[in-house]
Amino acid sequence: MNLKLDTTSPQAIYLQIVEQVRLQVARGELEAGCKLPSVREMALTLRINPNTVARAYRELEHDGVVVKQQGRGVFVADQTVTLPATERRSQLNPHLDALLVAAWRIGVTPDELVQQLGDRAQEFFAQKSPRARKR
Amino acid sequence: MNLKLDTTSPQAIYLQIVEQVRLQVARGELEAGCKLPSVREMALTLRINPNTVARAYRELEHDGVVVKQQGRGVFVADQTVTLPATERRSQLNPHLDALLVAAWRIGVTPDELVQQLGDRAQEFFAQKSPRARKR
Amino acid sequence: MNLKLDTTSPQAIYLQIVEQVRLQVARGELEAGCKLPSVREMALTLRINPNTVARAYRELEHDGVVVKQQGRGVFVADQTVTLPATERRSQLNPHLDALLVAAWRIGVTPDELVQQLGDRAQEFFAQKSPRARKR
Amino acid sequence: MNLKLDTTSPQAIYLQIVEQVRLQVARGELEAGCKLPSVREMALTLRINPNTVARAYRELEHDGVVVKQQGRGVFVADQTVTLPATERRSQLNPHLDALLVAAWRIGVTPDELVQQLGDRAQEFFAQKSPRARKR
DNA sequence: GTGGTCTAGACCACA
DNA sequence: GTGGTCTAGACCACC
Repeated sequence: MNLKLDTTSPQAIYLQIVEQVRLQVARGELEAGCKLPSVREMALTLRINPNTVARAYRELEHDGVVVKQQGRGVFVADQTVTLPATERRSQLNPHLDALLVAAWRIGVTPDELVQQLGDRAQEFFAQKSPRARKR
Repeated sequence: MNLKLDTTSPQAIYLQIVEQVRLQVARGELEAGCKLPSVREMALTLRINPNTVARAYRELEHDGVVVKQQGRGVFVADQTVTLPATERRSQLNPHLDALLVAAWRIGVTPDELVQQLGDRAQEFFAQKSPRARKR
Repeated sequence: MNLKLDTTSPQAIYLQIVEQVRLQVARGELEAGCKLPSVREMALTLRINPNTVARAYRELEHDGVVVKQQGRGVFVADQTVTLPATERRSQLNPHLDALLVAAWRIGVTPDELVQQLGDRAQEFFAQKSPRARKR
Repeated sequence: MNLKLDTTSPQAIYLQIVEQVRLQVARGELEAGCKLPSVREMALTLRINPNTVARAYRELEHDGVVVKQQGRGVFVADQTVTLPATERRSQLNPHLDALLVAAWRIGVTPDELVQQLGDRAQEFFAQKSPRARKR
């Protein structure tokens, strides 16, 4: 799995797990059907409280990123979301605004920002598995 | 001032204030030197506790967004930040990654995302005051 | 921890805490990673309101002196600061001036002052932990 | 008089006045017997509230830096303070400690600090009036 | 158990 | 009038 936690971060540990799992799923490093470590196992390897892992998995399941199967374990779900285009756009706008403000505060122009996003997107999908491109 | 609070949001009220003031300063709707409502005044209009407003103002001052003057009030600070380009870029990367993941999850491709960011940036600086463009 | 508060002082209680913790960290009496009393615990022992302690800890975290970990407690942060020499000097000048004036007012000559600072510095780092000298 | 106020500073305006007057007296720029501007006059030139000036003068008088003479004005007092040496030393210690902590935090060693204080003291008494050296 | 937020209301210092 | 501090006590999220 290869998760990196920063216990000093203001971000809650369970959220760090959620985010990193999401990222790995997004990049195709974790494919649909893939089994994740059990709560106890991950808690041991990360040296954190099992409750914290359970909380992360709960969140991920609620978001449809993983599926729990009683007695078998936790698996990466099939990622098939299709929202109407307009809704997709409007969902992202708050994030875009936050980004624009953050950029503005440190003197990055919108043009530079768009440029950098393009670059980053390419790096981001410098894919492990070709699946990541298909979407 | 026109702030909108969502008391049902998981985000703390004082943070909602911080974010919205920051946004308005970034867009140039609030210019440097502009006086903000007093702690008590904003508390009354938003129907929240003065301490909560004070907390928001404290954070904003601390970030250099506003300046408090004893007995006079709270004012928008001169916004002048210039970091080296490399640092500017690296500071933004985490935000960009989060955005890419969020987009990917709801089925927005990187290309669409870049496109949408461009659009949003234009709207964003559909300037109230020409100052907002200068930076 | 051994903190001494003076409730008659014009200096705010939370600032007294901030200052004393900083001092103890500087002297190496509190080492990096060291756990501080919880908010409630310190509030009880100092017989002050927990909010006041929380405020002090917030400032200290914000200054990078301590790190808070949700549900675990407050810990002394790794202290690693390195500013360019010129900036270091200029940052200190206001303090030096204030000191010179204070000394002058009570009839201490600059020479005596320099002497006394040297003595005090030695006492100051009469190290508990050798770490305090390394910096 | 040549006072410079920073209304954005967290330091109260009246304290800025107090400090600068003290400094000028210490440096010998203002000699004993010298008349200071009246409350109204200073308030006008600095464009601040007369109450603020009055407050500063009250503080200065209380400290024995100036003397008010009803109907005549405010004058620089004769600066003759002589405390026993031990008390002089102990009065300064808190200031010295604060300085040492501040220095330590930004990576200045005690030796460098002593050095810098010596330099600063020389500059400081690069005297206007020879009187400043006599003490 | 830990810290985080919010409220209510008091008192003080500053302009 | 302004903001600053402190208290008391509630409720929540995290580990």
